[in-house]
Amino acid sequence: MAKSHATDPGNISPLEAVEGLKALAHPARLQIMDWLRDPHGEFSQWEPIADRDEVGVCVSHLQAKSGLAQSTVSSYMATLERAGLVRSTRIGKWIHYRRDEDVMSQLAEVLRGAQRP
Amino acid sequence: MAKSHATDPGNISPLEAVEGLKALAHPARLQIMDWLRDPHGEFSQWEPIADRDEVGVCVSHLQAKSGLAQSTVSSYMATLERAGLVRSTRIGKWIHYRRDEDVMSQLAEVLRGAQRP
DNA sequence: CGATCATATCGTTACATCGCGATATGTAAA
DNA sequence: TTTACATATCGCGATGTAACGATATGATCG
Repeated sequence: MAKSHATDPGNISPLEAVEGLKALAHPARLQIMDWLRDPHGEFSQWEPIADRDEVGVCVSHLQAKSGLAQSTVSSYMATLERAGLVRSTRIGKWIHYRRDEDVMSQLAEVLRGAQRP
Repeated sequence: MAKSHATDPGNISPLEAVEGLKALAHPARLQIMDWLRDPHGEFSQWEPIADRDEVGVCVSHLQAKSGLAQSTVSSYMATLERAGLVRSTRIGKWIHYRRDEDVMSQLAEVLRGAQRP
């Protein structure tokens, strides 16, 4: 009787979990997700475009800190967003990405073991 | 960059975390890890070789339940073991695999965000 | 409008993973 | 020792991912 809507707040489906894990199973993407836990602290050397605790960090700054090509960073963030791990907000020309802590917690629960029977 | 003690008991290194996430980022392997959370309940239709709550489940039974080829299951379990997510015990001719709950918890913590300061 | 800047998408080559059958290894029974 | 069985490893073609430069899109500013 438990129908799973894509936006079900309580639980993530096994397939969604796999997509999330694939997105995280990469050194640079995992590191970016770690940086996004504390955007204010991690990106203090770059002038913020907007409140980072609210909207996250723009691609330019992620690129600067990571040293990767712009297209690479953009593609990584698209991967993370498709997996539902981050959300994006455009502010002027800059697109900012922030963690979706809710989804990350659900993923963590899947690993620890709290799936529906 | 991170100083990595391979045998650090408290925390998993970012690179080890990536290996664990890669191993889990696959539908069949994630499902197997889920089954291994409750081997007694999940494999009740097969006669246990040994106490499943202690040593886990043998490859034959994983193969039977998954429907995959023997070589495929063996390779999956090798992947999970290399990543440190399961431990193996040989009993007679049967090799049993069980979850390493400690490592799984550490992985979950990495996702939620509790890395060493 | 045209120029500029931030980001996304495309096209490419290199490399990794998938899943299997075939075969090797290793253990135990006969 | 021979046989049988459980598991591991090998080799393969198919598919997917990595990372980049080039280029397209889309917003802003003059």
